[in-house]
Amino acid sequence: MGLTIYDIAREAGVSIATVSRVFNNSPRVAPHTRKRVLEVARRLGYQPHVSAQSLARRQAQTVAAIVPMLTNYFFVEVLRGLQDRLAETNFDLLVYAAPTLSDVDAHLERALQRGRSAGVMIFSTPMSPERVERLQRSRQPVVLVDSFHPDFDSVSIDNEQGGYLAARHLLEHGYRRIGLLMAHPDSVPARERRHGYERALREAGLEPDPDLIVASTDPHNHGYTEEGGYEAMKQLLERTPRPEAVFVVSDIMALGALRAVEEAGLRVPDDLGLIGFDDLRVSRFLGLSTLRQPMYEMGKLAAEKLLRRIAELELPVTSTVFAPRLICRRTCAPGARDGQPETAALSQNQT
Amino acid sequence: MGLTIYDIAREAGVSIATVSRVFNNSPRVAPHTRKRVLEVARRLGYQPHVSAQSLARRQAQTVAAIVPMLTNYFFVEVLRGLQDRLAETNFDLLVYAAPTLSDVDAHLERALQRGRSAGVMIFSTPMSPERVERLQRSRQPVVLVDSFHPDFDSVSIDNEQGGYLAARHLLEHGYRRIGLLMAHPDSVPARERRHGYERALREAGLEPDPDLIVASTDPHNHGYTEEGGYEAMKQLLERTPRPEAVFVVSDIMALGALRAVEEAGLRVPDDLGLIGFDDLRVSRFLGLSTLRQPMYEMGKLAAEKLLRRIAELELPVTSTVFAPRLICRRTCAPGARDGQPETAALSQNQT
DNA sequence: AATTGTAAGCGCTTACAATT
DNA sequence: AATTGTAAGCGCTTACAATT
Repeated sequence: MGLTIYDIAREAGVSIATVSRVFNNSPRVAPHTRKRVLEVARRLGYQPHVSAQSLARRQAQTVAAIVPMLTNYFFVEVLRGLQDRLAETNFDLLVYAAPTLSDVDAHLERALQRGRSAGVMIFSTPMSPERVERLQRSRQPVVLVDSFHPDFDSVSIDNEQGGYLAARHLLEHGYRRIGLLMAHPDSVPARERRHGYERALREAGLEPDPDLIVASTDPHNHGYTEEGGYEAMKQLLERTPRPEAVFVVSDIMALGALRAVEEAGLRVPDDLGLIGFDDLRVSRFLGLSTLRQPMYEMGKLAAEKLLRRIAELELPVTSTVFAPRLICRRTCAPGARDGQPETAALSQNQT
Repeated sequence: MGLTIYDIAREAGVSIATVSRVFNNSPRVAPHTRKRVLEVARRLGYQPHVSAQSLARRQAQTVAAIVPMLTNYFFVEVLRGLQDRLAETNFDLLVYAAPTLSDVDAHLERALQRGRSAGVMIFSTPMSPERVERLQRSRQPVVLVDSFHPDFDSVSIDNEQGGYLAARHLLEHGYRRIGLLMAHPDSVPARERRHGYERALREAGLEPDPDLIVASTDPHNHGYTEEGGYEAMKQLLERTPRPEAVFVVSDIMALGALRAVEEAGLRVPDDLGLIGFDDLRVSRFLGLSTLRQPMYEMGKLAAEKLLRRIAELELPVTSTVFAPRLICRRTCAPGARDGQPETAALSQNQT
């Protein structure tokens, strides 16, 4: 209760400046003084008051993460990465979990309030000119994750390359007529993935067929939903001739797509090859081939970059691009099985 | 930069006390004064400084949530509930995401530091005497979620009743020889669920058979893992005669259990009925029958209770128990199918 | 040179006094 | 009575001065 630096100073027979120096690991304290102060502090159970420190240091002892909860798995993995890096510091983590992208701005306003945090990390959020302006006006350290803008540090994934790897993987398995399930056409990552897909097809001498590209029309989460994938796949399966394989731009959509395939009485991968993007936890369980984003590492690096910029605001801007990794399971190898035990799932006998 | 209450006061021709009153919605300000101050503040882009407010008000403008990330889904749902309630207040959320239960104490120390937060919520953490003592010494508002102690407000789920409902559901489908897959025997929720299971059996005139109860031996997460469920189910399937149905105390374990059933060449629910506990997102997809915890509501109520106690520390302690809800899918109705479209999954033809 | 102390300042809130 | 202002205080950090 209310134990302050004055109580410790009095009890230890020193000034409050000395107590402060001890707790800030200043070298300008004699060893025996330091020892005495720490002893008294421990005996009385003293802890520095964080709000007072924040005010006096002109720096909050927190950093903020604004994370749209677009997919649970992404969210949790990223958080793990952040947490692990921050645990090594004195910064604690303010989390602004935005249910959808349109909630981001309200949370941003709070996160940017003066004295709230020493810096902010913004995840998977398109950088509109208004947001950029707001961030710059705040004069705060900012790191973007899963998005890009030349004026801010960023950590992202090579979506174009991911789309390329996905399509090429299907091509290598002998599929030729390869469809694409898009999220909302405005989604920047989805568009980049599409470009990679098109590049791979052209490289293989195939012209992308607009008839085999269907976008999710679910208004939620930019179309990244199970329902969106389900509806889009139903449409795609009506094309004649049917596609032999499909690249779905996100695993959550692929779950819905799988259901549509089931209902059409088709078997994966024998009748239709499939590959997703994200590597959700459930993807492993279902044996869904996909491209994994190193989410944990992205979170960790985001924290690292932010800490660096907090320490030194005038650092040059850097952007880091991670390569997605192909995870080959059994939804894209007709007649084959990769044999990984984690790919087993509940047997079904529906048609 | 560094616009303070003094700048606004000067510009508006009032004292800093008046500016402060305006921003604190004090009724003791004349309407025209309020208007002028707000105008000036908006024009200059003034925001109150949160750290300074925290110090002067003797109350941090944050609340802390200590959440072991035992299962992603639980974690994310709870967070949604917290966030939704807190968005209506001026408190922001500090998240301490503990990868395992043993990380909780380190995070607790930080969350309880003076001036850090106005109160803490602790999730799914057994209340050892040491933790209780530490919390009481902090003199901070505390709410427990998914655990219980008579000295603190709490929000939890009726695990005994859940276990009872699970077993009774299996009994009603005609299963008699019903096994139980336990987590680590020390896990309080798992023990309560077991008691419910035993009560249901006895009520049906059956004596629980210790031979049909197998615990997960995975040292991680108190046994609540896919691997733990897999190993335990393998053992259980070796019993003769084999159980006709199994209640698994958590869905994450049920995933592993399903794999073991698959590998044994058995079909669910025809050869073996199964019911879990939690209702993870993947459970819906796999058609796993289970008991759902109202996680979102628990998060929301936890925030509510904490806010109330922050406002009034000497309130009487309350504990709220939520009833789990039976979610009947297709893993426990032999020969039957519940026909919900969301139960579809990837077809498999392994044995 | 090494160590310690004094005092101002961080940006608010609010009790109390003063004014209308 | 309604409105406003003065000044102390929240608990630290740190420049600068003082001491050994």
